[in-house]
Amino acid sequence: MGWVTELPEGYSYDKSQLAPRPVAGITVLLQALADPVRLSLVRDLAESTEPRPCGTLIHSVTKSTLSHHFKVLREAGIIEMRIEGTRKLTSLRRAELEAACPGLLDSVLRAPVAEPATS
Amino acid sequence: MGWVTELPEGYSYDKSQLAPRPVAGITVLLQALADPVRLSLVRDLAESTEPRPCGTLIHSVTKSTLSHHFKVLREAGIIEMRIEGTRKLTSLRRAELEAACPGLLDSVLRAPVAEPATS
DNA sequence: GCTATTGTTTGATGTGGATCGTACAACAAT
DNA sequence: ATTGTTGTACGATCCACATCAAACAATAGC
Repeated sequence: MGWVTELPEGYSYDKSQLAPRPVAGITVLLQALADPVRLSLVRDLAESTEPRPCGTLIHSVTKSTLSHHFKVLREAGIIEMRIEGTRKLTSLRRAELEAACPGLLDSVLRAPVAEPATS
Repeated sequence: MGWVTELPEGYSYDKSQLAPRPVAGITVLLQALADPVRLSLVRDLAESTEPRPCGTLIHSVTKSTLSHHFKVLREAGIIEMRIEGTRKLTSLRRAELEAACPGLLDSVLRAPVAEPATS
């Protein structure tokens, strides 16, 4: 085979990550959105109607960190992913979010990006 | 005097805490609301039209912890306090919040309280 | 087969924050 | 003044999490 036969004892992909989770409760939702990197990801996803591969979304953090943030957003039910070849296309779950917490995503997206000077 | 004359070298109240801060940026706002204790405080404040003294709001944490949470909410511009005798009356800054981030508070308050089963 | 690409997992590290106990501040009332 | 009440500041502890590097997974293409 092309890849390692001997697994390092408990190392494997979590295949259940592709099944979209139900949208989490309000606390988990807010926690997921309260990180600047994740909020930036959500903003970028909201701007384009088509799903986008993970790598095209941000460049300020390592890809492993990025993967971590995607996992948090997935488990909160905010995004979902679809495999396409070696890529995974990410998209916002706008309808489900709106059903679970009406107005939240819109108000967050409408808010100005930069902090209004902490002076 | 009734209290200690010798201050422990750099111990004093932060009197600027009473001047209401401008409402913070979206990230700070979300971080402030993303804690279950603080969210509970905000919900309680939203239910009563009159400002309420701190001690009447929650009993699941120590008063020092409670004071910490109030500080976070104050610095985010979410609440303001007014002295009344030995008490401090706390109130939500609904109008300022609505101006800074329209719809956010409403959507958060409308969301169901309990998490929908993390099964 | 090999190599490249894309994302995930693990482990390690550092930092922020939630919590508490204790001491203090500020005021009220006796 | 002393005592009681209400909230704040400080110090310590503990835990969650954001970050990274390195190894791996899974597919595509040569």
